[in-house]
Formats: sequence, C-alpha cells, structure tokens
Amino acid sequence: MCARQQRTQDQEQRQNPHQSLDPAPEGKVSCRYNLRQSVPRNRGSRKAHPHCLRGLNMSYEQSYLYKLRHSAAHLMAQAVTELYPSAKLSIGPPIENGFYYDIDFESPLKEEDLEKIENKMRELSNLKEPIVCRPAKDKEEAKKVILDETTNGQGPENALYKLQLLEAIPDGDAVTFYEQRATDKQGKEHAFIDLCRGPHVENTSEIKNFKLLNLAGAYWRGDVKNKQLTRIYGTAFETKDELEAYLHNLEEAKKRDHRVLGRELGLFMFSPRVGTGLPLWLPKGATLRHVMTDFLQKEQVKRGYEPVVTPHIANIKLYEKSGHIQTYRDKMFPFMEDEEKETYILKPMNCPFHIEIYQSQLRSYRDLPVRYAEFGTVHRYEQSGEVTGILRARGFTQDDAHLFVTPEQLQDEFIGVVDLMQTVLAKLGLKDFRARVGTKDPGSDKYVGHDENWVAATKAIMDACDVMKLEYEVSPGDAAFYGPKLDLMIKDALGREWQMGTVQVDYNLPERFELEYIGEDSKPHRPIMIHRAPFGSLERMIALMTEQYAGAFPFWLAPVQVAVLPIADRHNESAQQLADRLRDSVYDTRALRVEVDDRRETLGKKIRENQRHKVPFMLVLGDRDIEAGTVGVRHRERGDLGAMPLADCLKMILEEPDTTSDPA
RNA sequence: GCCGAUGUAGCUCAGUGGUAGAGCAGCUGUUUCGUAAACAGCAGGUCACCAGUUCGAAUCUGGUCAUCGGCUCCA
Repeated sequence: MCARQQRTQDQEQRQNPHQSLDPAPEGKVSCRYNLRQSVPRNRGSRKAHPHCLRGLNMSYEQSYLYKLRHSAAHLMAQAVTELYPSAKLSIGPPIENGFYYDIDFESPLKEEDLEKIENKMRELSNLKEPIVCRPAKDKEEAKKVILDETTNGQGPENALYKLQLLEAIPDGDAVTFYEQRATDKQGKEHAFIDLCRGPHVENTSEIKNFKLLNLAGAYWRGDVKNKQLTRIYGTAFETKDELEAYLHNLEEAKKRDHRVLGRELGLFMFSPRVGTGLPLWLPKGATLRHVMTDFLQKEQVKRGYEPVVTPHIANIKLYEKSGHIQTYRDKMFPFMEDEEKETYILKPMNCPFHIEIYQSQLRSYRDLPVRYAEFGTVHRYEQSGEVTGILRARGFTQDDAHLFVTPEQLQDEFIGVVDLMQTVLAKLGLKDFRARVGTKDPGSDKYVGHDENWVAATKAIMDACDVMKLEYEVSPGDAAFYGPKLDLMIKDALGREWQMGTVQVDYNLPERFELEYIGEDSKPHRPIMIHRAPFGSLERMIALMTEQYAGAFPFWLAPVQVAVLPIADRHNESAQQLADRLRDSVYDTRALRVEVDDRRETLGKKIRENQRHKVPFMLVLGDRDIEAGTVGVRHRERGDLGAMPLADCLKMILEEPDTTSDPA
C-alpha cells in the first residue's frame, strides 16, 4: 500500500496533483516509504518552515532529477523576472513530477505567455550559467541580500514574499542563496539570485528537457485569506525521451478519465437541464451499482448489519441538533422554507436519521452493538470549481452505516469495520491506497465536543490500526467536525488523490442527541458511534474503478458479461436462446448478464464494438456452431479462443476470475 | 468561491469579418457475412446564452452559464 507520492510537504509546497501522473521512468520518481516514519502533516510546522520540503522519498529527494527540477524552477523564475521585472517571486519547489513557482504578477499571465517564458529559459540555459551557493552569515545579512540583489530595481515591495519566507526561518538556521550569472554575446549580464536551501545542479546548461504545462491560481501560503498568486507548473527530465514519454503518458491518462469512459461505456451522463453535479445513471451504470451494492449488502449481513431506509429531506431542526447546519449551512442546497410551516432541508448526511431510529426504543447493553446500514443518497452544494464528474458530485450515494457500541465494544467493532473495508478493497482489486488518520487541528474552532472525547476517539482509531498492523499517516485538521477518522486515500488517472472509504469514531453526536443504553448496572450509559463507509461514495468508487480498469471491469462487475454474436440473421433465434439459457442460470446459480448483438453488421464490426465496450466474453454463433453444438469463443484479453462445445465454454465463463489484468 | 483555459452536429475536431464543414455515430436501401470498421444514399447545427461593434459576426467587445486544469473546501 502507500502510493507513489510525497505527502508531508509544507502546504505551500503541496504537490500539484495534476503533475503526479506516474511517468514511471524506471521508477526514478517512485517514492515508497514507511508511513509511520513520515512526518505528520501539520499546518503549524508548515508555516514555521515554509522553505523546506520534507516527506518525499529520500531517493527522489536526493536524486539528480530532483535537483534538476528545482533548478528548472529557478531558471523559469529567472526568465520570468527578465520578461516581467515587476513580478514578485514567492516559492518554487520541485514536486513529484516536475516543479512550480508561485509568482505575483502585475497583470494576469496568459497561457500563450508560457511559450515566451520557455524560449527565454532556453536562451538562459544556452548561456551556461554556473549555479553557485552563497551562504548568508545570518538573517540580517540575508535580508540585505534580498533587498539589494533580488528586487530588479523595483523597490523593497518586490521582495515582499521572500522577506516573509526569511522571517519564518528559525534564528540560527543556515540561510543560503543560489546565484546564477552569465554574460551574453552582446555583453549583457544576466543574473538571478534566490533565497533557497538548494541543492541545485551545477550549471543551467544541464536544464534542457523541460516543458511548462499550465497556469493556476494558488493562494499565498495556501490560505484563502491571502492574495492569490499565479502558479506556473512545469516539468523537466534528464533526457528528451523521458520528457516525451511523460507527456505521452499524460495524454494516455486522459483516455481513461472516468468522464470519457463513462460516456463511451454508457454508465452515466449529465444534463444541463438537470443541473451541475447531478448524474443520471444509465442502464449499464445502474447495473454496475447494483452489483456493487449487492456485494456489500451481503458482506454486511454476514457481519450483523441491519438495513434501514430513510427519507431524502428532513426538518432542519434535526440538523441543527446534530451541528451540521452550523458547520455547513452554505454548503447545502437552499432550504425548503414556508412561512407557516417548518423548514426542511435536502439531507447532506444520513447520521441523524439513524440516530432517530436508535432512539426510537429503549436500548439494553444486550442489544449493542446496533449496526444500521443504508445506501443513502445525499446532496451537498459543492463549490462550482470543485465538481468533477462523479468523483465529486452534488448528488451521491454513501454506503453508510452507523454502529452504536459500548466503550468495551469499541475496539473490536472498529477492527471489524477495518476488516470489512479491507475485504471490500481486495474484492474490488484496489491495492494502491494509503491510510490517513485525520485528527483535530488545535488551531481551529470548527470542532464540537470535549477534548477528552477527542483524545479517546483518536486513541481508539490508532490502537485499532496498530492491532490491524495498518500503516497510517496522521493528518491534523482532517477530522470531521464531530470526531477523528481513518480515511483510505486513492489516486485517479491524473494522479489526483481522493478519499474513498472512511471510519469515524464519534463521542459527540451521542452526547448532542443524548443517546443511551441501559447497562448491566441497570443505569443509563452513553453509547459511542462509529460512522463508516467502505466505498465512501458509490459514485466516486465507480469513477476510480473505471479509471483503474480503463473501463475493463473484472468479470463479476462487468455490466455486460457476455455478448452473443450471431453471424447472420438466420442465427438470431439460436443466439437469443443461448442468451436466455445463460441468463436463466441453467448451468449455475450465477445468472449472467448477457446481450445479443443481432444488428445487421459484419462480425468484424460486432467484435470491434463489443471489444471497445470491454465485454469480457463474446460468443460467436454461425452455421458450423449450430450444426456441431459449439460456440466460437472470444475473450476480451485473450482474443479468439476458437470453437468449443457449449459446456466447455460455460465452464470457462464461470471460472473467470474476479480479478482482471489491466488491458490498458 | 478564486486564478487560467475552453464552448461549432450525438462524439472527435476543421473553419481569423462575407451563404456552416469532415470523420465516426444515426436513418434508409443493398449486402447475410467466421474473429477489431461492408457499400451507397439521406438527414442532422439559433456556432453555449444575452447584449454590443459592424452594411455584414461562429469569427471582434462585454456580460452570463457550463465544462476543463489548478487553488481553497470536502460532514
């Protein structure tokens, strides 16, 4: 587990997820390491050391490539300052698959300006500027260097961000500058000095294979309250081939984007007449959902969960009591208000409903744990810039459940949930994920409940992870407002990381709702709640799996498992009969999902299209087969397997494994 | 929400001020075919929407909306 990624870097130096597509140049940028040894993400420490980059895999951080990219960021900054002398530089770190630099421009940069900057970079690279480290005696001297030598004659205001970075460096720590300087043929001097801990390559002529990729806005120090700077993303490699391979991979990744495949495979759609972020599930996508929820449902029944079903709207008072309104008011769809009557809201969470059901009767300690599960559709008014296909939709389905447990049961129940999640992920074939324990950020006031509850809940999560030998990383500030949580994180085709499964230990909602059970001592006690969702969002999970499998879902999940292809019209009836037999599970308890492609097209075309729709098995039926009782079998990955007796073919289909190789 | 980009037929995309184009998909007809695209014809667009500039706007300007890449957020 644990993905190829850095993760504990300073917030200002967060990787660009867009850049983190695995270019896989011999695993050079691959960075696996023990999560437990990683430095926890901590906003406080990020701010204390904004100019250092930690948490990257040591081999990458120490590699030539890492230095090269860092130097490429400097070269870009030099080009920018020559072209736009009033631009104010802030930070420009290397990241997993490249580098960026955050710059405050006087007038907005256009995408076409990138080419200009690239050309200038080439010019400077050709000057073969030596890059040298210049240590400063102390911060005082460093300040002088910044003001005297890095402002392009624009005055102290130009060094605004660099001075703030300098201030954040602890007194006594080494302060260094890197300087690159050369004179061109016309005798003009080009010089660039940047506050930087390095290290760098020795000469700008080493920076040859680079490309500026895109522009983005990025808040100074990652804080919305600060000014938004312009971030220029780029990448650099040691060789031209590696650069081209990376850019090629980027293009390939776009083809497995779930939005592209979702349309091609007929899984889901969006309509402007319905609304942003509100998916419409087409028959094949709905089938996929059914297969997945059916699987989880059965797994949950085995583990003592009970199903419940709750409405899509509720009286707002329910959510005032839970605290959701106070925290998320402006991230909900507009309230349904009526002057005379009560106000209702579209539900953004299922928990208060399940709590109501728990409270509907007096509970004994003998009844606990109570485990209520529901595939609950919720609606959240996500920010317009955040909606991303079905990865982040405004209407989605949680595979939600709430466990009401005694303190003694907490650990076992939590472990049971983690076990379920691992079972689910193994079945879905998802391996490349990481675990994150989101804890309370002491500096924030968005949390409810007493500290002792938070401490107990956090300890319960970490203890359970230890028992399960699950490696995790602690991430302060990533807790839910009512409690800490364990999240499983996974990347999409473009390398962006998403939260999927989640488990939360919650002492606070039981308190707010005054939940009770009668203990052995015949006195009332307060249960603890576990919120959990192994998929997280069914929509997001389907998006991630679509990308992971490039649309070629494992056999058990494929919306269409078998396509029967009659060669000519006269074979259509036999084809239908064969399909019906497969659907009726004549041969097995497993009813197969079968389609007959009886269009008047050539066999080649039928094969091509079913192949493009990633149908696992195609059964070709012609005169010879009907005569001999055989079918021509074609497997999605293995190709034409020739004619075989029907019985053999069925045996093969039913033995098809639940996993699949990735044909993309 | 913020920064940047994009919006032409169902899909992928041409079209830089003078009567809207191609391929695929679709429809109709012919073909009845053995493992990744048969042949022919037809139809399909208020060029996202609303204003403006102009004799004339897909094309220039402004606004709105949606989508895409980031930032921030994600109960």
